[in-house]
Amino acid sequence: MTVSRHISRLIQYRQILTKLDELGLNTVFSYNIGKEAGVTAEQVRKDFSRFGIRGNKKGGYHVKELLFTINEIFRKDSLQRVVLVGLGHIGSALINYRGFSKNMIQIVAAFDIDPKKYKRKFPIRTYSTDMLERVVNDLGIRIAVLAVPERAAQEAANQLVDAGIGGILNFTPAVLKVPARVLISNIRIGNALETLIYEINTQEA
Amino acid sequence: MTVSRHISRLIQYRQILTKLDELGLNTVFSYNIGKEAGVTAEQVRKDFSRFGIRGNKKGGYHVKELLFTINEIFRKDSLQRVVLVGLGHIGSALINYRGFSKNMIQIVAAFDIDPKKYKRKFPIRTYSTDMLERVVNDLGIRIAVLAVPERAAQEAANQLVDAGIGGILNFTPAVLKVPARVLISNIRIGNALETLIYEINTQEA
DNA sequence: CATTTATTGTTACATGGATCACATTAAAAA
DNA sequence: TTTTTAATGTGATCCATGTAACAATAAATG
Repeated sequence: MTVSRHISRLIQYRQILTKLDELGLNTVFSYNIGKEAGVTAEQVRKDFSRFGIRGNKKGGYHVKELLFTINEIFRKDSLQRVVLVGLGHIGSALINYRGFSKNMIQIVAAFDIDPKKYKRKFPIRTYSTDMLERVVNDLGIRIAVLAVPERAAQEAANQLVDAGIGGILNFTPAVLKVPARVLISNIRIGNALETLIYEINTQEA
Repeated sequence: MTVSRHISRLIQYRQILTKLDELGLNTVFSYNIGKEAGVTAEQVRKDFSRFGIRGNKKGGYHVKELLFTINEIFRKDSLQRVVLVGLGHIGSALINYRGFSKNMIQIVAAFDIDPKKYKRKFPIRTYSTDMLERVVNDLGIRIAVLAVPERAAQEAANQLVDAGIGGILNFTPAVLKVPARVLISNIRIGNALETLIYEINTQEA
């Protein structure tokens, strides 16, 4: 279940290309993109090559063409709808996260077990977690963002699995046990900060 | 600047061991830890081996001893103090993030350029970003969490670098340009979700 | 038109991390 | 005491990813 780095980079290239396009650039070289993305030019070309993207000898790549192709790879035509489970601090913050809406990703419903939370005013529909399976099914949602307290994580994941979810973006420190068909992507904030602290301390020691 | 996976795993093992300790377990086998962490038993043993941690043939590892050793590796005696830059949705959420306090990490000051934000009531001291260099220096802080809007990210990073910071946990999509001595750890929420969506879509296609 | 140049595209190579296989050994059993 | 067993510890192997080298070639230059 190892995460494919080149996909993540391609998404980053798209983001960079969008900016270049807005700036009015017509063409771009692999080393321009590499510089922006913090990778080598060879890496950029190799990533493109893997997806059959071809440039022009001596002329680089057409920004608009490139964007079009990458967007096709990611099917950027259609809005991707996701649900959010957990309306604590992180969950509430994610509702307003710009990075989602900018990329055709929309949180269409959110859930919490606590009425005080899901009855608060939010810009999207919120429900009791009891409704999870029902709503996810009705809306045909395939992706969930999980931001509940650690102790509630596995139970919530189970409910999502039962509702037929395809993947979970997991903000909890829990290691979720799910069937192999369900993909998990972990964002371990605490772990990332601790790793960073360790590396700084040992580098300076 | 590649992130060391084994450090991140060791931190996870510590978290697991803490729980086992609280449950009153005295000894544990590599495959118990592996199961909890979602890795193989061999991986666990190799990670331990790399740090000189030895177990007992047929008896596994002593939980308390193991915890003590790992905590020593991470110098868990001392509180790690960090600053936060950016009091938007994500930043405000991080102030209350349990995963930090549980692990002896404390956000001791936060900054925002907008008076409406840094004058709001928070459980920690908040300042105008103008004060960043001054406060970071006075408090001797080595680590920053960056959660400003993307367009403000590089400028904030520059200020942190000037203030002598050692590492930045970057929640923005920006690719920060910093001197080699400064470590960056990126948490790309949007990218992670898009990668996940792509993988789900192609898996099902 | 011939030559040079700048850039792409790809093959070959290196590196690191994970998996596998198994030697080692302490405890348990006989 | 000897044998068996259940675990650790690690050398060998595999695999993925990144780096480097370079061949191909279109454009620019003379």
